[in-house]
Amino acid sequence: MEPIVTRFAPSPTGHLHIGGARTALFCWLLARHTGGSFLLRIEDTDRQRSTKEFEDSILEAMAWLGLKSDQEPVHQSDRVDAHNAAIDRLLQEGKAYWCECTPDQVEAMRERARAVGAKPKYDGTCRERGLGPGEGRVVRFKTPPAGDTAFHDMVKGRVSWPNQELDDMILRRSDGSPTYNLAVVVDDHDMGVTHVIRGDDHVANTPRQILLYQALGWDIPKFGHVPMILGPDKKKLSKRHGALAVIEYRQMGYLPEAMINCLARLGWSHGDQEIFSSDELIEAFDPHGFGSSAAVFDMAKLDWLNSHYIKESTPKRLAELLKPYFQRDVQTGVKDAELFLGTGSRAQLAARVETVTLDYLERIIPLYQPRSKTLAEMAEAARFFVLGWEALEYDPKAVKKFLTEDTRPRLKEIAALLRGLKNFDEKALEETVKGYMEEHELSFKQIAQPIRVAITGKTASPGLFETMAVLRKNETVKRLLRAADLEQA
RNA sequence: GUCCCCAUCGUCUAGGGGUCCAGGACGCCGGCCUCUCACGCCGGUAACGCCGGUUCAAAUCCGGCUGGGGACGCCA
Repeated sequence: MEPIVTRFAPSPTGHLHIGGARTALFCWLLARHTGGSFLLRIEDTDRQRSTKEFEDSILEAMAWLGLKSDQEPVHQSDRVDAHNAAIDRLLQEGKAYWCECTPDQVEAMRERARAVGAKPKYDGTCRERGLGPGEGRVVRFKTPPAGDTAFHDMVKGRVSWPNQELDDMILRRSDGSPTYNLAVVVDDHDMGVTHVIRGDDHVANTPRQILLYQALGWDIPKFGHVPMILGPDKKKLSKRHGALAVIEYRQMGYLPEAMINCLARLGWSHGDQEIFSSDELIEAFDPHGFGSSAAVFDMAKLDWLNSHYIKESTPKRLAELLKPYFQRDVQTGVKDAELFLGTGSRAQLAARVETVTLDYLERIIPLYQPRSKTLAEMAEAARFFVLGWEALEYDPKAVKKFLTEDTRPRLKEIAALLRGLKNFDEKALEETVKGYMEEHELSFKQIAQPIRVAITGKTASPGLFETMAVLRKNETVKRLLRAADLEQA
């Protein structure tokens, strides 16, 4: 069997969104699974709306997801000569014709058809007139007037279309440029594409393209139309549904492997398996796993997958990915910044994060791997590790509740004890604090929260001793002492 | 309006005539663990859109209905 060739063909008129990313993933997986190749074609023939920025953005998003194409991307705009050659041949063979109807006239035809409850389409006025080239004329395809065009779809099974529904589509515009359906067929043929996987919104184009393949005498590729991805309201996913561009998910702190895993399970399944590594996907990927109904994109599931992969990842990698979030945090600001009692400020965080080493971040991360859904969330929760003791922010409610007249003196005593420790590790810390409790007949619960508020400024944090160990002795003691002297608001 | 496609828990889905009073996962609820928050573990909640057929037997096959989506460009 010939090797499979798939292709992803985005138009650079916007960022790569969820639906496009999933299509690309499926194409890539089919190629990888079968040992074939995965190609990329930039459909930039709409010069009004296509931009280099969007093209770069799409490429960047695909690189982030690890969907590399096996050859340099093809630009459709570079291929007009090939498109024109095909149109000319169709013209010569009498399979296409010149038409001088104006857009207004065609619109009137459509209106007339609509009025009698028929499909709005071009009525074939110029079809048999034998017109030649001329100013303002377009080239149209002679669609067979009767019969059906059917094909076997990899996800839908048999799909059949009445030719009557298809009007004589324009192949060449009046400005001489080739149109989409023609260009796609010529490009896919020339690129040797054997399997076309694309969104459901392209099904209606398929019979037209098949007719073109037949007219040109070319082999017809296999088609697979994957169902649309819907928003929570079950409507086509759109800007209204929040962040859609794949690169935005990266900014929000999602890991590419989580995104890939999530995308793969939208419209495709493999028994009961939910977690797939890239290699597992390649291994298991089989078009038989395609589902046929539209799917709603569920952020909650992405969160779950992401927290899973955060747990699986290494602190070293996470440290590098995390650092920018502190800096971004600095730029966008934290919503409650003013509510904190401390003198901590964005500027101070900015200054601190520059001095923080990757090594320090690497020690913080294990404490947050079990408790973070995204990197952004992780950075937010770990703020207090980065801010120095003198800039630490305190939650006023926590201070009021736990740093009381009773507890503050104890923090001082504990600070003194900890200062004497020579091994500032979890075990020693626990022994010391527990020893203090026994001596003063206190329960751990009575003293844990005051300590926590003192060293983190908050009521929720990772374990006390692991937190102190990461903070190290000097920083821990300073925080304890500062909290002990805090003025009540 | 015309044509095409789709229809199992709130969501993603398994299921391709009997093994399904429908399984898994996310979410949600409850419990356990526990220094807080999480993690983890245990348990629970919840679905075959409707109506007809075919069959000894239907979530699974057929038809209709309803509902949803998509396409009807000199955009891609």
